[in-house]
Amino acid sequence: MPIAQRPARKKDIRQENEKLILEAAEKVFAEAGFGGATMQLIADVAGLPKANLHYYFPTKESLYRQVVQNIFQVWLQAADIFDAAPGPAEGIGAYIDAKMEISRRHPAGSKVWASEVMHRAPVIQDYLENTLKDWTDGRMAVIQRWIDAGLMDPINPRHLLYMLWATTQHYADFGHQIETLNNGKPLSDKDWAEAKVSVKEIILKGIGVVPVGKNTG
Amino acid sequence: MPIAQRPARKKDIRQENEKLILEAAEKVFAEAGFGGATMQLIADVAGLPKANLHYYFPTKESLYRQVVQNIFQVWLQAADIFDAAPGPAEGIGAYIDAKMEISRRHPAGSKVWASEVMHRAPVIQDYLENTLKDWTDGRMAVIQRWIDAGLMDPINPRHLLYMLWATTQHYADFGHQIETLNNGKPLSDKDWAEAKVSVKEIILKGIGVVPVGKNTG
DNA sequence: TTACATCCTGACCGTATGGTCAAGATAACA
DNA sequence: TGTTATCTTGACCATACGGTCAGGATGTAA
Repeated sequence: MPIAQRPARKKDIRQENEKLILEAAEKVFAEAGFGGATMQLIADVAGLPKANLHYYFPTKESLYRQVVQNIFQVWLQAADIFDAAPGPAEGIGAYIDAKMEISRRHPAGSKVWASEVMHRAPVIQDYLENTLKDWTDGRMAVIQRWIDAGLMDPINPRHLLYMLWATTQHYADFGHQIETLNNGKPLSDKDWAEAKVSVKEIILKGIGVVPVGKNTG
Repeated sequence: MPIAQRPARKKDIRQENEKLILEAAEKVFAEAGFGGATMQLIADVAGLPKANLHYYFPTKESLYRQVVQNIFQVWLQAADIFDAAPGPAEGIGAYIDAKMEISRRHPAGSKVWASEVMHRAPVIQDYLENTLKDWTDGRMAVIQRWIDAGLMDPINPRHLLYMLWATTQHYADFGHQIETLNNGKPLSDKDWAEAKVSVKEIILKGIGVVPVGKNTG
């Protein structure tokens, strides 16, 4: 016998169903890729009939587009940390922490993004050319300022950014490989802490920055 | 009018067609993913009728499996450099160079590998569990020996390896993003050289190694 | 030249997929 | 309560895909 419920409001229904669908879609797109994912499987994961998906999202591509856009938003949020910092030790250290946390909490999103870019960004090319380009240029300028102020080594800011992205996202995108090499077990809290520390230590030392709290001598 | 040719030998025919198909498949799988790739498109790229593909490779999955295995071989070759080196400056430096070169010359292969791992390695899980696990353990031991000998900082060897993989493969897997941020142009010889130097400088300094030819003071 | 093995390929098949639709159920609102 | 807007869904459709096959073409070896 079904549990008695008071009727949901239409607004709530829409909001909740869209959320259900988007979460299911992110998971399925991440595990199967755009081509391998099926609307039927997404529907099953969301617990809704397939026709209902098409009521909220007219096409598979429109659903996919929404998933990728949401990921991009999360991704950009981690960027704020960069600007609020007085120097590279805090800024880059906190950025690494934030991106590692995203890799841990939203691995599916990271995989969808990676897959999209690997396939030559068919649906978010404009994001790359505008939003991401602007963000990158801005951050490169910040890093260059730090270099000019003598706060870090004169490395190439662009390739430092690539290294930050690559290293942090690797823990999401290649999570299965990492898990396999960890004897098939997911990384523990301790493993994640160790990963964060390792990445920060190597990169910060590599660019001539002494972690916050230590002395430059 | 077709050019007159002397008839090819059967052995050569098989060898050449398999090569044609495998090259086309690597390209198509990289750009569309396993699910998005079609035998018809692979056939078109290879310049052969679709039925001919099924003559040499009975199923799409068997073709895909062969592609992934070939990539894994190339990937493992770069490993030899590690062992031949007397210390981290030469070993890790040369390994970065080799992997960056692979990213430049075989970007499609790297993408197929990344895609396979992201999808939980449905066809090469045994490679991860055995070949890759053994290789990783062996290399971690080498790094630990270098640490014990005081040739580099006592960092976590596992996470150093992940950083090496992530950073170098990023230039292949996210090549489209990098190209977009490079104003839509592919990286030049100079750009690649700059990338290599940047990666080596930051990582080697980050682990307390002075590049070959410089003095430790 | 003959017999055989290998290679080639257009035509075909069953299935799975993205998407549609019409009819009904449910909430909103007058 | 009656009317309208929104939501739900089983059944259906056209297409595209992986894969098959029969029969012909081509190289091999005696």
